[in-house]
Order: sequence, then structure tokens, then C-alpha cells
Amino acid sequence: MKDVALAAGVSVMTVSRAFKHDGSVSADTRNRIRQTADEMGYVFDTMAANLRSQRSGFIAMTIPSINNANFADTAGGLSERLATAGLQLLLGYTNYDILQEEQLVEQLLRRRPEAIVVTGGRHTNRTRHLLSKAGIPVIETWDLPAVPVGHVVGFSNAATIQALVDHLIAQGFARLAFIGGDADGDTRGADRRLGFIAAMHRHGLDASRLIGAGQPPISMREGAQAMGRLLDTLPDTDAVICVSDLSAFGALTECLRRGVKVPDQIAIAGFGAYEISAVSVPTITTVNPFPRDIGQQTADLIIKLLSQNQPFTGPTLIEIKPQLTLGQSTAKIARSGFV
Amino acid sequence: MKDVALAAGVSVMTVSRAFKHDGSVSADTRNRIRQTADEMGYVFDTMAANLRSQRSGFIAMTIPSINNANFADTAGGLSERLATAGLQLLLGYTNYDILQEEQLVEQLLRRRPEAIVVTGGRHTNRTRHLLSKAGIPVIETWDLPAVPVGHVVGFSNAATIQALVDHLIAQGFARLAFIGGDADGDTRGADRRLGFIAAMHRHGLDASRLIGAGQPPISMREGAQAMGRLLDTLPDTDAVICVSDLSAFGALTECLRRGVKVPDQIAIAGFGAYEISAVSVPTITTVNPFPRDIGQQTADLIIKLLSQNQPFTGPTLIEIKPQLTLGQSTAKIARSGFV
DNA sequence: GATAAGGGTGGTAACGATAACATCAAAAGC
DNA sequence: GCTTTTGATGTTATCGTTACCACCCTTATC
Repeated sequence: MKDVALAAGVSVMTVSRAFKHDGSVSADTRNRIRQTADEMGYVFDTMAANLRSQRSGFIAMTIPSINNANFADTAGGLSERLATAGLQLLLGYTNYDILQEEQLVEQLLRRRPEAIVVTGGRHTNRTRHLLSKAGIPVIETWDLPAVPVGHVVGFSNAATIQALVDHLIAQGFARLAFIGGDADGDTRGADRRLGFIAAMHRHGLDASRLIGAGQPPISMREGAQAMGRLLDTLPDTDAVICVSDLSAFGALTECLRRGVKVPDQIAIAGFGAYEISAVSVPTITTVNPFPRDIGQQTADLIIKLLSQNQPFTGPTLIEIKPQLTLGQSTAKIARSGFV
Repeated sequence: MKDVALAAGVSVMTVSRAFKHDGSVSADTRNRIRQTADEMGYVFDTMAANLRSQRSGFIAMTIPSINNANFADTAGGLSERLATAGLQLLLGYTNYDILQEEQLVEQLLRRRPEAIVVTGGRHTNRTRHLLSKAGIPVIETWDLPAVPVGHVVGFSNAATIQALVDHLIAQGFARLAFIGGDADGDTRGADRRLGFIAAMHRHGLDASRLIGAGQPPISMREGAQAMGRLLDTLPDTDAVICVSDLSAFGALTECLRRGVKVPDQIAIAGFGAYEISAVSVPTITTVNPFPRDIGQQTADLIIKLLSQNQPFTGPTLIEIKPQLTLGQSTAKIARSGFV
């Protein structure tokens, strides 16, 4: 910058201003400086600027895995909207492990983000401590924690599944099973399974048809294997809820391979409103938690929190209302010409 | 850090050392300092450290979209392996637009990454200029550019599709169509389409059965729609290659809805070895470009380049060999009991 | 014509860490 | 016992930018 200043015949301060949206530099001077800088191959150093101004321009976010279309959507919606405010998303992956999350949060905080977004509401004590002491807005997403660390943009995984159970029972299904939600790391999956059990009990029905699917992320293949076990061990099951659409689709393919008719012999529902739920034959009943909205609303909240002067005005709770999306896979009378 | 030093009764320099893997601090002092720091809620400031040491710890990467399992795999493999070397991935999205890529590259370079990874080999002139002048390793991936900017870890999209065409023709198919690769932004899709045309010409066959699918990313739904147009306009087509597995699966579902038998009436092949190609009924013939390997090998290359002292020892070319994975969707005699 | 207001510009110190060198005590070597 | 080596720690300047204040000159205001 010093060299650019010299070459353009101005002070470093003026060069610095020329690279900002600072109006107090004449258009003439600004253009001359910009051109000189371009010719010299000068690239502005954001890190030094950040250090001096004590503003990093980073928003940190932890997600369980990059390889999950739902979380990717949330990250995408967040990243996109943050960009409009000149903020950059700094992403880290926890692999569905709250110990890895702890390490990650510590590492991310060292970059001095202006806010931090975490996926889920279950953390180690140390993570909670680090987050609450960081002195920046903390937003938990994809959950409604009982005792939030800071702000929340999310929904209740348990309540959502309960609504789905209610729907299936209203449709006349009675011997319901649940696939997934058995692994330690998958807190959202476990919440969904608990919601299933609670709803079944509320209806006075047997809630013991639980099929494990292993560690998250649960794939299509694991969904198919779990469905195989379900059909082998509890063949009178008339409907199954899967922890996600991917496992639901896998379960559906297992039925196709075995000649089990969906939904006539068994109904299948998923979670997440992945594209495949709307395209597969038959289409799959699912729940849309609006992942992109979660990201965008989180971004809006962050921008609002950073723009106001008072550091803390009480925690915000933004509840997303997931939407039940009916597919052919749970219709009591088969509509598709395919099955 | 000054406060920690004061509280622990040492100099700032000793505190600085206590936070490094620097052995030249006695275990006693180190522990005392760490504990003091923890109690005070002190968090190390990476940005300041980076400024002074002129090492950011960042590796920048541009990908077209976060919402694509293949690119996500590459980013995941890269990120994971970089972490072992203490490097952090700084990710940006181009939305399949080389103008957005230009902006993004400029923005990323301001963070002083130690290397930059770009997806694809087509860039604006200014992007090429910025990259080559940045003075850091540049790696292009997912392509084999004719004139690379720096290093390359990739494969030829065109050659890969040609191998697939050769296979289908050897199987006895002759009236082949191609879905996708028509949009400006999708350079890799366009390369695949060109590979299709070249291969068909080489075999002396009609290469005009080209169905557009619009702007990337091409979804399952768009694949289904394109298949609808293909079946409507060119019903005698006996095999179709789709630009990706997602569109191939969409195409397959359209056939299911219409009662068109796959592969008896029409064979379908995709690209990318997405999980769905192995799970769907019938399974889909595809090509595996080993996206995770691309990421890991890129990470290895970066770590090697950064560890050696000489700044430039000539560009490296690491060619990934995509693997043809046969599925039921192109078998000449249907094996599945399903169709 | 004197004063005020404001746009444009420059000088200096500082953000929080580390590179480089200096220092000092204890251990090792002769 | 004296020099040399080694390990642990301290001192100073600096990375590249911006906050803060000072300054000048032009233009408006009375």
C-alpha cells in the first residue's frame, strides 16, 4: 500500500480510503489510485485491515457434514445472504460428533468471527462455555434447545414427527415402525425417534417397532438394509417412518426389489423434503423443514444483531414451521398406475 | 496476551510460545500459562499471528455449488486432509458462472490464502491473470485444461464420455441420445456433450439426438422433463446418456411413469457415481470420477508444494482415471425381475 | 469582509501476535 | 576450575492496515 501511495503521489491513508466505500475521497483520486494499484498487481490485505479495525468479516458455522443436501441448503442460504452484507461464511464440519464440535468451535473462535452459527442444540459443557464467553452472537439452528446458549432459528424435530404420526394414524395405519435415530451422534435423528415413541404412546399404540440404521449420515443403502430387517422381523408392519428421505428412498427400493407394494402393503414416509421424495415413483410423503429459510433467516438475524449498537437485547427465538408434504407412498388407496 | 503474561508472571513471548508446538518452553511454565489463559477466557487471535508471520493457514477453493454431492465430496476430502496439516479450507461458490468466479477469486486472494484450488479449467482472462500473479500454488480440478494456469488434479470429461459411448455401442446400442450440457455455465457438462458427439462421429453414427436440460445444476426433475421430450420427439432412441446421475435417475422415473421399460426399450446411463445410481431399481450405469480422491490428492499436492522450499518446480499434472460402473439400466438383456 | 462549515487529504499510533536476536543460568566437556 | 554448550526466557521492531486527530482550502452565511 505504501508503494501504491508513492506511485500515485498520495498518502497511504488516501489509498486506504480509495479501497473503501468511504465517500471522502474525490472520484479522480480514487480512480487514479485504483488504476495504479491494478497495474502494480497490488491486492488488498483483508487480514491486516481486520486486525486494525477489529472486524473480521467472518461468520463461523458448524455443520455435521458437507455431504447432506439439507445442511448444504442452510449453509447456502446463509452464505448467499451474508454476502450481501459483505460477510463471509467460514464453515467447519463436526462429523456428527460433539467432541469434534468442541475442537472446531475453539478453532473457529480463534479467527475472531463476528457471530457463530451451530447446528443443533446439544453440545459439550466446554462448547457451551466457549460460546457463551465469546462475546459474539451465537445462533443454534435445526433444533429448539430446552436451554439455548443464545439465539435460536429452528424447529422441534420431535413435534414434527408427532404430527406425521398423527397423520398416518388418521389415514388408518396402526402398526407403525421407525427406521433410524438409534446412534449416539445423531441427536436430531434421536429426537425424531423420541417424537415417534411419544406420539405412538399418546395414541395407545405399540411403539416398539424401532429399527436401527447405524451412525449418521444414514444413506440410501442403510435405509434399504434396515427395511430388509423390518420386513424380515415384523412383516405385519403397515407403515414406516424413516429418519430422512434418503433412507426412505432406500427402503422403497428394497420393497421394489422384494415385490412388496408401496403403499398397499406398507406405507413409507421420510423427512427433509429432498428432491428425490418428489421425483421417485411413487412419490414419498415427507416433511419440509425449509432448510434454505433457516439459513436466510439466520443471516437476517445476524445482520440485524450486528447493525444495532446494544450488544445484547435478549435472545431471539425464530421458530420454523415444517410442512407436511403428502406423497403417493402413504396414500391409503394407491393412485399411481405404477405399483 | 499481555494480560495473560502479566497474570502468569512471564513475558508475552513465553505466552506466545506456550500456544505453539514450540518445545522450547518448560512443561511447567506452559501448563501454568495455559491454565491461566483458560481461567481468563483468553482466546488466541489467529489473525494477528497470521499478519506477523505472513502465513494465513487458509487454502482457498472455489466450487460451482455447495449443493452437489460430487463437489461436496471433493471439498470434504480436501478439507479433511488439509486439517491434518493445520490448514483450513476457505470455500466460495461461483454458481457455475465464470464472472462470479472472477469476483470470488479476487475476494479470496485478499485473505492471503497459501494456495488456491479452482473447479474447472475455464476462466475469464482477469481470473487467469489474478491467479498467475498471486504468487501461490494454483490447482485446477475436475478438468484437464488445454492450457493450465498452474497445477492440475483432474480428468477429461470428454474422454470419459467417449469411453461410455464406446461401451454402449459395443453392447449393441446404436441410436444414442445425450441429455444436458447445453447451458453456457456448465463447462463440464458441455465437455461431456462434446465428447458424446465426437465419439458418435468416430463410430459413424448420428450425433444429433441432443436434448437440452437448461442451466446447471441439472436436477432430477429436469432430467425427467428432458426424458419426456426425448420420448416424445425421438421415440426410436435406444440408449441415452445423461450429464449426471441425478438427471439419469429423473429420466428413469419418467420412463417408469410412462411404462417405458428400462433397459429393454431404452437404456440409461449417467455420470458421477452418486449413491442413487447403485440403489435405484434398476441400478444405473455410471462413471465414477472419484471426487473424494480428487480432493485428497489435491490436499497432498498442496502440502508437498508448501513444504518444499523452492517456490516453483514446474506444474504438476495428476490425472484421475474415472471408472465405468455398469448397472442394470444398460444391460442388453434385462436381469432385474423388476422391469 | 469575517466567520463558519465541510470536503479532501495527511501524520501518527496502534491492532495482537511473532521473527530475530539477546541474555542468563545450569549442565556438560576438557 | 574454566570454557562451551544448551535450554529457557526476555526485548525490540514489525507485519499491513485503519482510528483518530489535525490540517488546508474552498464555499456558504451573515
